Amino acid sequence: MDKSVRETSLAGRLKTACAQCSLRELCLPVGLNQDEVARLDRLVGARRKVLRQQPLYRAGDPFEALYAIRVGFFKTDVLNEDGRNQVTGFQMAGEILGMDGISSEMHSCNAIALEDSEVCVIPFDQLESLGRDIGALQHNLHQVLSREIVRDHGVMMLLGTMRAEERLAAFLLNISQRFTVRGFSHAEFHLRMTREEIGCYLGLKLETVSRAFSKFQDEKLISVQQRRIRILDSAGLKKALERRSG
Amino acid sequence: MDKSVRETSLAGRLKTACAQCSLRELCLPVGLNQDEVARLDRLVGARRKVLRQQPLYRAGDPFEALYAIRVGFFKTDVLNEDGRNQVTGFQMAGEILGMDGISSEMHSCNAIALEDSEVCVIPFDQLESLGRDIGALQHNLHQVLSREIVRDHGVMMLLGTMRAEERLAAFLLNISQRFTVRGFSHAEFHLRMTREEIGCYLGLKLETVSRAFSKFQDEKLISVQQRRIRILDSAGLKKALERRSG
DNA sequence: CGTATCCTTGATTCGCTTCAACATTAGTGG
DNA sequence: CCACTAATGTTGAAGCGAATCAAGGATACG
Repeated sequence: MDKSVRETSLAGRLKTACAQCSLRELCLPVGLNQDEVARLDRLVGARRKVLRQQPLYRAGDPFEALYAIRVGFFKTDVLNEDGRNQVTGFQMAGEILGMDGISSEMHSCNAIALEDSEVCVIPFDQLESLGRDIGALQHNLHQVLSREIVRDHGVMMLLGTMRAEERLAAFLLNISQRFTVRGFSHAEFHLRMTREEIGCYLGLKLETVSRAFSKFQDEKLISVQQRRIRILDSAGLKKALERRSG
Repeated sequence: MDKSVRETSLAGRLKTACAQCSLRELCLPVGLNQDEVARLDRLVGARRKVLRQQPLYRAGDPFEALYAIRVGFFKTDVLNEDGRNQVTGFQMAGEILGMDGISSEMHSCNAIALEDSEVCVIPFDQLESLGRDIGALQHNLHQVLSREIVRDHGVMMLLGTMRAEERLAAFLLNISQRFTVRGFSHAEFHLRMTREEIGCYLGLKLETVSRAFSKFQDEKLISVQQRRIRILDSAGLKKALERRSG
């Protein structure tokens, strides 16, 4: 009992407890009461720092935990036998990494930090165990997993049906929207990834991505200075998303 | 107590109980003991028949249950505002449908039967509840959700990096493999979907799909008679999957 | 037997990739 | 601090693969 008190105060000292975390409402604790958050907190044993360009985990690593991003920016990608590479997503603070590993006890993709980052390590067997006690936590986990499935469907739509410029517009609006939710400017941000990584996500070559950026700039939809992006005409970008031909 | 006996015998009469189901090992009951399977069985209230071309659910429908396919064949697709359509998957017996609905209490895609089908209806709140009692069931659910995420990554790889013929080869090998697991011939099967639906899944136009079929037939990799497919050279098909250029 | 749906094949067009050259920025060591 | 180098980004020209447009053939169904 006083062990729990000690741990809570330790967490408080590090300012890393879920209860104090600004990302609480985006993350697993959403909707839990104070006591439940405290129990989740005790479970989140360690925070882990991951330096830029370093992997949080790699395909083939044994699956042990989910990771909640506290600060930073990641990409996930899959590599197949013949060297093909596909970026499956870019993840920012408050989002959960590692769900690919649950099905086979082994990670099937790589998670690479695109800037110096920090994650909360959530041992999965303990999370399942606590989920059996706390229905709301269990349901949150299910929602996080399902949300990822729905997001993936959106990426399939993008890759399967959209033109290059439509893909980039969708990408920019998505990034912008997610920054907004996190309290950052929706109009100005800097991309953490290279043109090649964007292309690899959007199913395009880096030259095509670069051309699309230039086109949008010519059309005064955005201004681009390397990775510094300013959205000048968000309605125009949304229009660029719409299918041109009938 | 005798209520459970009565229900078990009822289930036995209908030959639809999980315990008797040939798909047990592919489905949610995998790894559960007899008693646990019986409890899951009691939860699976109704079986539901879905006629060819009819929806099991539609985007926007309230989410209430997951569905385990007993017999039949489905496609799932998403439709966006400007009329674009993307088939996100084809599902066969033993696979689970409906996971897209968990995140928002509402389905985000359509599930359409491609032949007369039957599903087990698994009310989701009850499944969560039983999962809190039966750790193995809870874990199975998590694995099913994660497997879907990993599958989606494979589709992204396909859509993002592969050429038309590579996509079709991957598709055929995937279908073949899943039929094999279910005890059907890996070499001969008939497709339940049109060329257009295949194209819509693979991010190609139906003419391109048709041409790729013809090409494979010319190369003696497969024989095609409408939807009747015979794989003549599975190793050759796997080769067609490999990137041609360096 | 007639009609609608689905499929195949050919010719042409278009969008993205490929190849290439160069510009810019970031990082490193003298 | 600057020179040097590697990494990243931009832009142009040519080539190629899939889409589009079009016509005809096969199959299923009432």
